[in-house]
Amino acid sequence: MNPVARVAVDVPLAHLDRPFDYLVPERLAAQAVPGCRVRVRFNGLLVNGFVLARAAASEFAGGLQPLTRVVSAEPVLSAEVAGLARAVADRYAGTLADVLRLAVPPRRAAVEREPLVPPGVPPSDRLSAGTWQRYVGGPAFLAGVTQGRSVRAVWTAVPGDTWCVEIAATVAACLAGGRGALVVVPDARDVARVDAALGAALGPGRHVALTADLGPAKRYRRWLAVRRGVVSAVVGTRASMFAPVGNLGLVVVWDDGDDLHAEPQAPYPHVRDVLVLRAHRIGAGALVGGFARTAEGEALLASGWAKALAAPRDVVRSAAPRVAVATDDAVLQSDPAARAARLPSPAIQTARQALAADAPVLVQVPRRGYVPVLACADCRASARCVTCAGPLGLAAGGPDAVPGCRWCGQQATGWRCVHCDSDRLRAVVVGVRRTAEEIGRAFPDVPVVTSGRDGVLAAVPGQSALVVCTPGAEPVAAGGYGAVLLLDGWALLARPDLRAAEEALRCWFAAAALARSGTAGGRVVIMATAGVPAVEALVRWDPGWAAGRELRDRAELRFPPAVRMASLTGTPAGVAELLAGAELPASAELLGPVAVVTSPPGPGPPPGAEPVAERMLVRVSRADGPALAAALKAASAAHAARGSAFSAAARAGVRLDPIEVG
DNA sequence: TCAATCCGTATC
DNA sequence: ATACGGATTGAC
Repeated sequence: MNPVARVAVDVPLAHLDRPFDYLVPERLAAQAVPGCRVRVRFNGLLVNGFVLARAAASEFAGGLQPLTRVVSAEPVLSAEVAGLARAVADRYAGTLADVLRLAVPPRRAAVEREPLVPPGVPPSDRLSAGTWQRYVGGPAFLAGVTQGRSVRAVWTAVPGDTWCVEIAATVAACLAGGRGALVVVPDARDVARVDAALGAALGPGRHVALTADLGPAKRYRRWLAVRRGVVSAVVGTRASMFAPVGNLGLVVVWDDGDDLHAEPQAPYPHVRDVLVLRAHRIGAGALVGGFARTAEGEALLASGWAKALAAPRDVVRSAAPRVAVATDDAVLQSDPAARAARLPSPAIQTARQALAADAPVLVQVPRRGYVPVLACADCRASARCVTCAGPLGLAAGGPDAVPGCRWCGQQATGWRCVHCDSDRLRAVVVGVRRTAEEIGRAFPDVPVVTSGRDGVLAAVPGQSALVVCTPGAEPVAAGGYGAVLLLDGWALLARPDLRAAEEALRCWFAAAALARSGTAGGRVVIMATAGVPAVEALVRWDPGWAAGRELRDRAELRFPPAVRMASLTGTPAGVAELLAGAELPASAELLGPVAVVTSPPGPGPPPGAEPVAERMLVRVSRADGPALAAALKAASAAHAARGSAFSAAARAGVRLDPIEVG
């Protein structure tokens, strides 16, 4: 038996991010298997660790400490996940220990002791290409997955599509080929949907669903079932990107533009990037899907790594709803209902028609706080434009800007409240509740339901109703929505974020895809400026065109994914120290520093707000990405090694390809 | 002469 | 991080 155990110790220090060798005492020889959890003495302290490997001898010149304890002989860390975790740590300039904390859930001893549940019934294999037939190259992709080839695709789902069914069919194809599959979706509601589709496609007991809200025991039970090979298919939210599926043959990420796919814990890995890396490392198939297409997805196509999986234009056209843009609002004044609902009259008319046909209407409202509208400071009535009754807002430009109409653009100088004659304005946030009330008043006899942050609906019946919701919380409607109204589109587009247009379009496509086809009467009305590329892409239902544009724009601006970027955030001293210690690649370009606010946007800045932190951006060509990460990792290591020498005033953190920049 | 303290260094 | 050792400083 090999007497040496190579151990990854759980210490938070970048310069200790490497394996350490320990002697395996005779009594632990059988238990200290690769992948198991151990306790070891590390510089005198007891710390947790994982056995990465057993070896005949150590390279280490000094004497080895013995393993203190084998926590459990369960080999929780597979070789594949260990290798992936190392690669992810390297990619994000982070430590293996940080990634392992995300990848391996805390142990539940009682769960490990439970008897092994026998695997589910082997496939009855009702394999069919099903709706994949509609995609160019769809059946071929499916065949490739079954045959165990490393087929990779960026998939643009046909509007109205039950995407879960395609995902389930692909997973079934993978399992039929004798390999495992992993599906990662943004939220628990999507997990439930895919879970149901997998149940239908695979039969009982062949897959598990992993979500954060399961509770530790349940979660660990299912996770262990995956690790032990009891099941070979997993659907879950972002933490399951590291799920230890054995003989992995397929990874799937749905709606990769959703921010929920970005892990908020160090080293801040992104589901799409991790799954792409994972598939690449082991030659597994990969499917990156959504109704929209991200610039990152487009980059996977542009590099040739993945192939596009989309339906022919005529299929898309006949499946898509008819999209109209509501901007000009001359008609508004003549329509009291429109006025009451704060909606342009084309939107009201479209909703009326759908409701008259006993179809549900979806109303998408940007999240609370996204829409800076103004109200009377005294009586709180919302402030309206005197000519068109559109909502007044402040243009980006601070509180001193003159309020203007969001619809007709007219400046509201000398505004007075029509109710109480006050001349004082205040900013208010309009959320789903308030919007639902206002719209309800415009349609007195129609039931109104809401779906948002508190209380998300999964589905609504196919009857006349108004469904008001925030992006991402749209219920599916039986038979599809007769109309979808996309409110305040300008607000989504105007956000000072580089990804605003892509994100807005993603939200619109996701909602509009729930409408009936145009031939079946499905209509979409978006309140935004016609001719803006994102709006144009929705009208023409062309996600690929938008993504191509987006990627070209990013290339021009030199932003990810066209380049690789790192943000260094911390105290000015910390950032300077980190930069000074980093041997950056020649292509590196420095941007900044800029002051950053660390507190989240809330009810105003705290009294005496001080300049807390600053941020520098470093960008390099994509080819220099690994070198950039390595340089920053080395600098962090040196920084950490000095540690106490430099004061705590010199702190700084590194993030690669951060989601929010701009 | 001894001890309290401060750096600097190593962590299998 | 945290623990240890060797040098440094201060007080008896």
